[in-house]
Amino acid sequence: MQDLLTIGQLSARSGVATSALRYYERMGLLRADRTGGNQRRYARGELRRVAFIRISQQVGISLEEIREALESLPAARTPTPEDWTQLSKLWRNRLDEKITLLTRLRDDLDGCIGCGCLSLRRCILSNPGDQVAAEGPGARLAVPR
Amino acid sequence: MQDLLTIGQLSARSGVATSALRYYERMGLLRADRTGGNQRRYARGELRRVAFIRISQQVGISLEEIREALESLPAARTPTPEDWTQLSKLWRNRLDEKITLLTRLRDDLDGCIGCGCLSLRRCILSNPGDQVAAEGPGARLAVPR
DNA sequence: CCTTGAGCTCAAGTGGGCTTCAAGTTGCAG
DNA sequence: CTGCAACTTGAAGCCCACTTGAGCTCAAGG
Repeated sequence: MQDLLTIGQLSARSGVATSALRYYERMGLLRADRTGGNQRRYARGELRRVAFIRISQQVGISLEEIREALESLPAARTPTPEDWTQLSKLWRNRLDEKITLLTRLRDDLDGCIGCGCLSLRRCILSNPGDQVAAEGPGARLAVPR
Repeated sequence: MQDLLTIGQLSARSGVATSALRYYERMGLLRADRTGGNQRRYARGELRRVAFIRISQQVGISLEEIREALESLPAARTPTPEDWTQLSKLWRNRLDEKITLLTRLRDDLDGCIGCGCLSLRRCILSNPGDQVAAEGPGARLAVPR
């Protein structure tokens, strides 16, 4: 049982195309050792990184943001507990935000069955009050961006 | 209080650029009436659609998928309760999937503080058993795509 | 009436995230 | 030691989701 994977093996195990894996490496998300003949050899731990990357992507996080998060992870040397606390805190906030957004969207859709309209106003839209009265009455999007 | 919004007003309220709103219309995600002079006038309800679109996008759902979901919504006529049940069911599954993914990722990150490595294997990776033994031992990504 | 800002269309450009292609090299099985 | 699949790089191409620009029209105030 070798503990280094070829790019083909990593691809097979992760379900991610070799071209994408090379791309991730160029973008600084993945690391690989090289053989004498210049072929990539991945440590097993890289599989976890790939998992992290794909899952994060699936919930709408950009490669750049993922890269930033992964930057504070071990790259041969062991990270300090402080590094970890830092990363986890940061990432947790982003994830919590998304989870909240999704849960509200889902619950709102559920609450909408039978009402005949997409009643998102209750939780997704909010009228922050009189400071927007100049633009006239009505709800405004309470979603960033 | 007029009940039709110009594209500029819809943009201001939703935080979405007018160019994006026109794009959404071309893609079939949004509808607008026209004035005699060919300018767009949006019903207030379109704000809800925009909210739905942006939130869905933020959690990694493509415009095409969003369009499909919105297709079963009222476009002047009232949808049947069956339409709603259908849409909500479909969408709920997608959202549940994403929520589960996010929650596991978040909790796993939390569980990782102090251990010195990104221990995602416990929940994100799984070894589905012997049917993959031919490719050698080890975990495989249990994430679609 | 005239100006000015908001809106219109169509076409081209942009950036992210890859995939594909061409042309050459490596590494393992026989 | 040979043959062939798997690997290498670099450049170009592709799809999505917009944005930008040119050149025009519309609508409301002075």
